[in-house]
Amino acid sequence: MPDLKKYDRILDALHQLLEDQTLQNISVSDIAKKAGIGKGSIYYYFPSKEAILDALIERNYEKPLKTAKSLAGQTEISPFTRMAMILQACRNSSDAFLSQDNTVTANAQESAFLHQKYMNHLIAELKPSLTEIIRQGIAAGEIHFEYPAALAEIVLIVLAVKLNNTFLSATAEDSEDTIRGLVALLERGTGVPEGALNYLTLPAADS
Amino acid sequence: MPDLKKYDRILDALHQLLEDQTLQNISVSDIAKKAGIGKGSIYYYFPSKEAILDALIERNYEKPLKTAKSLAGQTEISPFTRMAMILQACRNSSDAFLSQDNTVTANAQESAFLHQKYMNHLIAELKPSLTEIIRQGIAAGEIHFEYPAALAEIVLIVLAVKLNNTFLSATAEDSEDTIRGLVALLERGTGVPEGALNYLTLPAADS
DNA sequence: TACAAATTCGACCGATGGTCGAAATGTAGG
DNA sequence: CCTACATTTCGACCATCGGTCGAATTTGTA
Repeated sequence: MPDLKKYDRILDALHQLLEDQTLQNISVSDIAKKAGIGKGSIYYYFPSKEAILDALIERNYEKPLKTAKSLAGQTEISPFTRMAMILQACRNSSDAFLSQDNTVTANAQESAFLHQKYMNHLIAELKPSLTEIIRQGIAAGEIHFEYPAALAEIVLIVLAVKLNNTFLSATAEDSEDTIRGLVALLERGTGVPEGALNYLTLPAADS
Repeated sequence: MPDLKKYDRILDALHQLLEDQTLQNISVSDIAKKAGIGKGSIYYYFPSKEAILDALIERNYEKPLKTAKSLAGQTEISPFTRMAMILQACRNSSDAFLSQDNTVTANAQESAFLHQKYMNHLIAELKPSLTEIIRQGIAAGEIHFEYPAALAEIVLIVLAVKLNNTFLSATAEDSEDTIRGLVALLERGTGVPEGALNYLTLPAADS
């Protein structure tokens, strides 16, 4: 990794440190040391410590977000498949980013803040695409529901919250139960054929 | 207010300070000064600054939480009415606690953290009661759905997220649209008579 | 080579969360 | 009332942090 621009080295350093520490326990000097640069240089690229986190989040979402947006236009694929792809992308990226060990220590409290930002960004960016896809499903007569935007938001909110075990602490079974409930509610509430949303209940995805 | 125990004076001080400042901008010394005690004494009652916030949140939720829990046992009241009461209590208490001016300054970032904690606590504590109520509704044949716990959680998550304008930034109309969508989804997905959940769409409640 | 712009750096600053031990206060019993 | 002990109070103090700054170095360029 010799030629990476400093900017990205800083992001990498934070990402790495975040894997076993709370943001509050990571000092700017730590980041600088890990990135192999002076502390002052950090502030040449970022206005504040928080800005580094923001940039990291944005960088991590760049790819799934682009996928999602391009998906909205691919009308030849079935709406369900496209929804599945968006949600899996979201799930994968959040898994990769938030893979902290999270023993039941006190740090869970603070890392919640990180998750929250993550989630906020994700929902805001993904909602338009998902809404559009749902709208197309409605137009095609495959989904029966008159609030496409609301439906997109509900799905995203519940998924985003439940996909983070740190947001609400819950067992895996409990989380799955909620997702199953959401699927059942969706199927019955929107006239979608039973089983069409099953991909949501799958625990994980291959790459 | 001469006889308040120090513990509560500290909580009061933080609550007061929180009305026009970010948590990060409030120093422990500030809290001590506002409470009229020495800084060292703070750490006699609380192990850390964050612990003060936790205690404050818990104290603020004490009342609505008790209401909710006692409601679960009142089987003579209709499940819908009880659900309405729980959700209104939740809505009111969050309004009261989070009534910051929230000009679009940078503090929004940090106050999000507070909201998140609030929400986390609320959902975790309210879910059992709401689940029980829904379960009773199912037993009574008024609700048709086989995942009572999941349903409770979905409703609480969406409401908690959407009731905070700071969590996801959204216009009031947008929020209402989502709630309306949730209601429609609920009604269709659970066989509840149309209109039975209308109280959810009401913008505010009297006291 | 000369010179300016961009970049790097760590000493430095003010302020913070938290510690500590000495003082103050309470509370017994003799 | 005094002594002995535990509880409570306090602010000076400490380590550390996020962020600034200007001097030093590198890079671009003509």
